[in-house]
Amino acid sequence: MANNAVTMRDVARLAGVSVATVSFVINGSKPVSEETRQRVEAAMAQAGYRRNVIARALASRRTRVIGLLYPTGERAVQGSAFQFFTSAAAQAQAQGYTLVVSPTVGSDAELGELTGAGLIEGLVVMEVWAQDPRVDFLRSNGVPFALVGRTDDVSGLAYVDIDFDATVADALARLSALGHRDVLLLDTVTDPDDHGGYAPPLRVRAAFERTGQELGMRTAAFGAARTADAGFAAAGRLVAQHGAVTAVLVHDELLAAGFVAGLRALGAHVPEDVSVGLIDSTVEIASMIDPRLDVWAVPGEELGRQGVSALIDVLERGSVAPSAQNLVACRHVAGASLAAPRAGMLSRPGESH
Amino acid sequence: MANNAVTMRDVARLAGVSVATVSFVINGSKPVSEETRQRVEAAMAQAGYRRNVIARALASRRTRVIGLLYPTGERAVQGSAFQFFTSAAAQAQAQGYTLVVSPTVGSDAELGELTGAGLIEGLVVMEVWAQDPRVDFLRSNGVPFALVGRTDDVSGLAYVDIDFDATVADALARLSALGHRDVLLLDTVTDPDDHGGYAPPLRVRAAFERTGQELGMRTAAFGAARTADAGFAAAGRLVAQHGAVTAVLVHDELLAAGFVAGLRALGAHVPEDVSVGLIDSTVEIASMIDPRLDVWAVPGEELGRQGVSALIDVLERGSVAPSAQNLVACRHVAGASLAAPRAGMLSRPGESH
DNA sequence: TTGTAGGCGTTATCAT
DNA sequence: ATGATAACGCCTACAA
Repeated sequence: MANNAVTMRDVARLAGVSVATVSFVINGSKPVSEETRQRVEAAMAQAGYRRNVIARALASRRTRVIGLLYPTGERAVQGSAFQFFTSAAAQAQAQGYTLVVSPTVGSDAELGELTGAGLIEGLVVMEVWAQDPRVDFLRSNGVPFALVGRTDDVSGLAYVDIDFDATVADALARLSALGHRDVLLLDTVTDPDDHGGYAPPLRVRAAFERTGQELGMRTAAFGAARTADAGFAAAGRLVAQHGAVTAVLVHDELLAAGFVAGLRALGAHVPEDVSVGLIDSTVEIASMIDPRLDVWAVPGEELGRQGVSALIDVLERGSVAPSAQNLVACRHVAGASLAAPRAGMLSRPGESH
Repeated sequence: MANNAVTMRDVARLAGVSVATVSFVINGSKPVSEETRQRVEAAMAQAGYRRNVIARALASRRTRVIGLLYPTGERAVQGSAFQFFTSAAAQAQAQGYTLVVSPTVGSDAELGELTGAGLIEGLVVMEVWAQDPRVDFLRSNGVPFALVGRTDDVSGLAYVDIDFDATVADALARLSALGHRDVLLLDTVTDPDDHGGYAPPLRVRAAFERTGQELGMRTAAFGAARTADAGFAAAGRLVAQHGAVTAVLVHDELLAAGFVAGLRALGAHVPEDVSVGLIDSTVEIASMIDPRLDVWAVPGEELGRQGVSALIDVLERGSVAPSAQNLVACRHVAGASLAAPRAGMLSRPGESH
């Protein structure tokens, strides 16, 4: 099976037909009489024929290969990356495509290299920035693509993204229902005015502030580095500067872990003294934190699947379908980190318990 | 740049030479006079020529595409998966190859499908079992491959794997140096007699027992499900059944997180009452646990890089190089979870502190 | 050193 | 309904 290539010619000869006919039955591209079809299929089976995708690609000018473009090192833990890759590859396979992965910094030169080689028909782009140069490049070079995530200007683009608005709204609604009025967002936004950066933190923060207001909550947000240590330190700042806060939403797994540890070190209990929720992560990660955090889990499989199929839509219809813009909310998975507030406990950490 | 294919013919015409000459300068396959080379290169640059990898593959019978084969859902968190994929893809790219990913259950039919299509020249196989049917299939079908991990019988195989012996030896040596004599391994081995299963837990356990003996330690091991809850429960069992144990090595991140939480719930402190080490995981994951665990970190990048280059070696030399069998030890990264033992504390959890 | 020409295995057009 | 037969874009003996 390594290099003993059985070709269409062999099959044709064996079935006593022409290669064209064999091609017709394989692709269903032309009607073939039932009888010859059977002969051809028998011959294929007998000879162990496998169609050569390279030759097919060359002749048909369709490689049926798509690329998954992701920048390296954007996120630290990436608990959902594995399932994302898996579902994307599986979806591609299910639709007759092959998925190649390319980690890249995304320079124009690199992208040109990748798309110019003729292997890849289109790209699924991950880790999208609010203003993303890769999108500009692909667009102006006529390379088909779909985003997992989205830029600020999404007109005419195919994408799937997390529905941050719905996710944050659900989180805040739950907190509100529990009686929380003072909530804080701990995220990784370093410069709130950099509107061109990595989009998710920006969208979450915006949604947090807007929805918080709508629900009549007092909101505050602060950004920190994406490390457990920073989360630990944030707990101290919380107690010092936001003593009235009774619930905290964290938009990063390392921050969340460190934050909970920091609270513990301060003698504050979760969820009795402070409720803590983890946004945009995974159930497994949430289960690693003590107490197990309530989490709004990334719909990783869904994103992978939909990103790929959106791209294939573009490829096969030649244009972006109106339905090619989808948002999927994170799904809440209960943990043990949310409870009704006991106002003021934080300001007297020594006395609680 | 999308479909305006500039071909070698165009370049040849522009440079006033034949297509063969153009091919020669591109591939260096034949000597070309300095002068014509310059003309050709100028023409290529001017025309914006990019060689078509599909046509090249068809004509040369070398696609320069390799596959990364991994079964779905084997491991829960896979903190190292991302960097692994990244380094594998980067290495492939650096050597002029493209990496396609295929999640698969690994049935013979699926593998035949994958390797028979003519796209993929060889495979890097991950998540290898001690006795792995995929290896048998690939071997008997003459498909070039390299393992990340290894089977029991590795004769004639190209592989990179974690050096579990060295890793465990280092861990136990450190514990021994701290004064620990009673150590326990908490892992995911469910059936110690199933020697054909997922290899790493089996190898670690074997190394643990052997090296422990050599160091004159009393060792015990028990397996649990790969969840934080199981880890939590394990802490209870530890106290009940292994009161003399002063140090625990955990070979799973979820188990480790739950285990530490379980200890805390029992009033046992890490590392004062019990030292805890995490084997075969990542620094980021270790940093999520409170206290931050000492970890023996998977050399994920190294494995990805070496796995790919081992495969490419096989592809380009036509045989497995003698140097194609490599073991890489996990590297210890200090945390705050290892200390000298205070024997017996565990048996009086209520009294400690 | 350079050119000619026959594939590589399919697809797809144009006849029949 | 089937069959010849050019492409597809590049590689590579074989010639010159």
